[in-house]
Amino acid sequence: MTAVDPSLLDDLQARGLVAQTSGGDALGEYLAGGGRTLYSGFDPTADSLHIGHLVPLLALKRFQMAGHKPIALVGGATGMVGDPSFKAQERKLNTPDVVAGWAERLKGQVSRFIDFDCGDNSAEVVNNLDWVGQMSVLDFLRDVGKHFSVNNMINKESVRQRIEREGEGISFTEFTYMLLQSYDFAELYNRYGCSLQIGGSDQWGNITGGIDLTRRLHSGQVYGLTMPLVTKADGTKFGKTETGTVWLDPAKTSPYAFYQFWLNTADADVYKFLRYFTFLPLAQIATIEAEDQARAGRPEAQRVLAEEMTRLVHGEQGLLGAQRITEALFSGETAGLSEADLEQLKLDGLPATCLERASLGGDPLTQVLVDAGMAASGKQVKDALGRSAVWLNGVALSMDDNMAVQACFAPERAAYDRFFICKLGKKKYHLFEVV
RNA sequence: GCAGGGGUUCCCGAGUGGCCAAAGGGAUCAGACUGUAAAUCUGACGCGCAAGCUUCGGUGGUUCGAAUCCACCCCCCUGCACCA
Repeated sequence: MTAVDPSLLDDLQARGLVAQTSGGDALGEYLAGGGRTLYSGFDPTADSLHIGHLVPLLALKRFQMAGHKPIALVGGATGMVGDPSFKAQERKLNTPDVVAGWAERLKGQVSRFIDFDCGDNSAEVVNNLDWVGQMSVLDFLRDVGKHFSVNNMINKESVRQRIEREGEGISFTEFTYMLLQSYDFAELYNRYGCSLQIGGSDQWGNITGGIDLTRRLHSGQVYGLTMPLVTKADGTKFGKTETGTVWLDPAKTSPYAFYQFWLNTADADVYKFLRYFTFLPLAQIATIEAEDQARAGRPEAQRVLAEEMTRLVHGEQGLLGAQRITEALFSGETAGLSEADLEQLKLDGLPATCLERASLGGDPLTQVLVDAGMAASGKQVKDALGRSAVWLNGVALSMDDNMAVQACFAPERAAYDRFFICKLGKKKYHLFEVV
């Protein structure tokens, strides 16, 4: 039996990772008393997890490192219904095969973060479709539904805005979501002796539902713990960039983009994020913060955060690649890159586009850059051109160059006859290869 | 089904016959400043290099001219009724 770390809850608390717990002090004692089994759910609402999922996912890992057994639940069933918690609008349903495909993807992703071979507290991955899938409506209504009071459900903060808000409503389907998730908890208690559910604070209502249901169905005492939703000091939504969501899948968000995302964390958030997302000891984070404050100029914290997170999600190779690109682009020494370096940039995830020399000139530069994904519209490129914010291999372009694509990409301007590093604004880089 | 209230450009939200590609705010993009920050200031922000083109739930009308008026339809919300 693995010894448990009794200070786990204190550490989570000190990191600011505890929003709510059930049962007051009882949870701390319960966790310190031995290896427990806990779970967190991940619904397949997309083909990849994103960084918002990292908090509960890494929490599973924290519990495992402290000697507890984590279960990652993939919501093949709940994903079919849609969680209404704090959502402003009814969500559109995805087809069963799509959800099933996504569930498989999530299974693979989730599995990389927890250890499946470490003895008693090895992790498990389960899919709630396994027990909800073949359940009959009548069984569900009689065995599960009977234990829920609609009066209570209506009063849940998580669905209140949907019920009260003018212009929106909530379908019975989504309203029932809580019952499904509650049943998951009861079922995992039954199957695995799972006695703790963790999740984001938006899950509190669903978790307490599960606690109640487990007691009613199995007379079991189980616990809940929620973690705060990640917020940013400036009030904007965490986890979004101009290109959209920051995914964990390297095919959707390259390790380079991922690294850059963390590197761009605001000062006001960075120490909090270090506590939330990394496994660095709190004392070390405090030291970093103190040193940053003592020194004028740029803090170190963002770099540490970006390194830790990229290594955690994309591994050492992913991190090295991201750093190679960053170093090359932001040192301003792109001219000194070797041909192999340029090839490597492409492999490391720098956005790249291949152009055919023969077909150059048909489109204005604005269109070429939009097609490459560097800007949302030609207007933006035009604006940038007018402000000398577009650079091609170190040469600033202007509106005059817009119709002269051939000349811009002339062979004599290319690196190694084919490469062009294009920079739009201060941070957006794109590699063009002309053949 | 009936009554009432709604559906405007990414979001919120003005606009009720021409001056409307459509106020204002937010978000976003770019520039200056900087630390690949923050704050601030500036510009852009339906699409198009441009000429120009396409929008205000849908369709069809009235009109020289419609986001704005009329008809029908679709969707949402609130209440009532129906059903039980």
